[in-house]
Amino acid sequence: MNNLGNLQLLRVCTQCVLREFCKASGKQTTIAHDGAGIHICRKGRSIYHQGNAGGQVHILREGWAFRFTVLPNGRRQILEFLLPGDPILLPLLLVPYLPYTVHALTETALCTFALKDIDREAQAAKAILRRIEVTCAAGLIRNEARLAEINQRNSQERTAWLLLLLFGELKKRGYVEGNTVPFPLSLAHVADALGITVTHASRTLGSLRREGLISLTRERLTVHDEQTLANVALLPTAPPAG
Amino acid sequence: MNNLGNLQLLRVCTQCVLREFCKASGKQTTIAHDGAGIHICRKGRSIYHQGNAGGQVHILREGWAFRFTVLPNGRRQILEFLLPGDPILLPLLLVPYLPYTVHALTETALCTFALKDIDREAQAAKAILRRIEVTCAAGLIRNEARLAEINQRNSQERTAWLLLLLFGELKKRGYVEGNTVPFPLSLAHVADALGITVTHASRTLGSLRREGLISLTRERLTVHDEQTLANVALLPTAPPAG
DNA sequence: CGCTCTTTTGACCACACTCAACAACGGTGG
DNA sequence: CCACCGTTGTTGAGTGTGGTCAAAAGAGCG
Repeated sequence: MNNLGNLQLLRVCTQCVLREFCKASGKQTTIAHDGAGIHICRKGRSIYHQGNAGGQVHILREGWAFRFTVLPNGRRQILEFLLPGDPILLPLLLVPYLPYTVHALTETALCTFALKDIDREAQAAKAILRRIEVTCAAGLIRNEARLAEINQRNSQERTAWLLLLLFGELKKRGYVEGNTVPFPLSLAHVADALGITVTHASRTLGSLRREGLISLTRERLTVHDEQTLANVALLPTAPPAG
Repeated sequence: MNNLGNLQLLRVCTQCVLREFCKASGKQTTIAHDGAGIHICRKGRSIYHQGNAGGQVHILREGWAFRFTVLPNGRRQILEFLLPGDPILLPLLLVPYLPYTVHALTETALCTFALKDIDREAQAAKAILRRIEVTCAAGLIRNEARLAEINQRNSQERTAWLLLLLFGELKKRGYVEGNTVPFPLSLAHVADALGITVTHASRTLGSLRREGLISLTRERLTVHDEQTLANVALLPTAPPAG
């Protein structure tokens, strides 16, 4: 599992959407959550199953997770990868069950909050609940835009786009060392997130490697040329002169 | 424009998420909204532009609209078609601006509500605001699932899927006569919603026609064999015996 | 009665899928 | 310590779905 420095842990907690409901919230300036509402979830285990009446929401503290649906034709569509600091199942505060399943991609640490606790305390803290709903809506809107973008790109563009997306998110969260970030995804994860086959994902990544844009070894992604990769991904970063 | 019977108009209004904020809400049992907050929007006109700080939300009363983004490569991705009764821009109650544009697809009638009116009155009606937020979240979650499904289907499956989706929604809303519903989409709309080209959309629809599953003339869609069409669309309706 | 926009159809091509074999890696047990 | 096995990743050959380009017919409109 990835080991966070104290600094990152602290930042995750002080910026957490659910911070007011944290059992250790009195000690927010120190990292004092140990044991209080924290659960460890092993790699590959299910955090939530599609359609269940879930009783709790989480904040992903350490490790990676992802949410996905399985379509009638048996193919898995990964909707989103979840990184440290991300809320998990937040929409359960608004609707009774969700149409996707969440799995741990690596071993994860989860800060867990019972829905009923939040509901009870939220009576006295409408403003906080509102802020949580805003976060929830913003996340859904953002992700809708992401899924839409995939549809209009070929596999090379999709792959570059995914790598840059994750690279950027990890950078924001302080996980970048040089140009390298942790990268626990298998080819199957990449393929199912992009809607291509494992075989083709391998080819596409191979091509990006051969062009010198990235290095991708087990567990580690290095982006050598972020600008060119952004061009390949058809991202509007630094608009190319027409 | 499509002409609703009194019954449908009434139903739309009594079930409206924003009904309490309607200026004519005192007369809810009759259709008495004429002029009060209702705007007509001509075919092709913009209802909201991506990124703007919109000051109002709407309920689509009559006609069709759609929301979309234009990607850096110039292609348009239609995110959702909006039918009579659908809220438009509801997430503006939670976030300041949205990453998509909304256009009228036919001439439309919109019930328009100023955000500031809702904000003011909502102070005294938290429960109502909550209900609206729930509707908003449910819509986003549903649409995320829809977009994800598209990714994993071929063009034939996608097309059948879109036709059935719209057919079902229109049926729910009482627009079906026999097996026929109004259908104002051009090939370009279908193509941009499904992420295929206009040329190929034409071929795919032609193939569905030739197989006798649908008739599609300008403005009118008839579904002759809903069950077979559902099979083509890979929908889990009436699970085929293994 | 032209003009434009939409739809259809054809020919050609390439991107991505299928099927298959094989290499690399890690874990397990003899 | 090595042989064995399952998982994951890589590569190749052949195929087909869907894109591109182009032309022409049809529909709407001034």
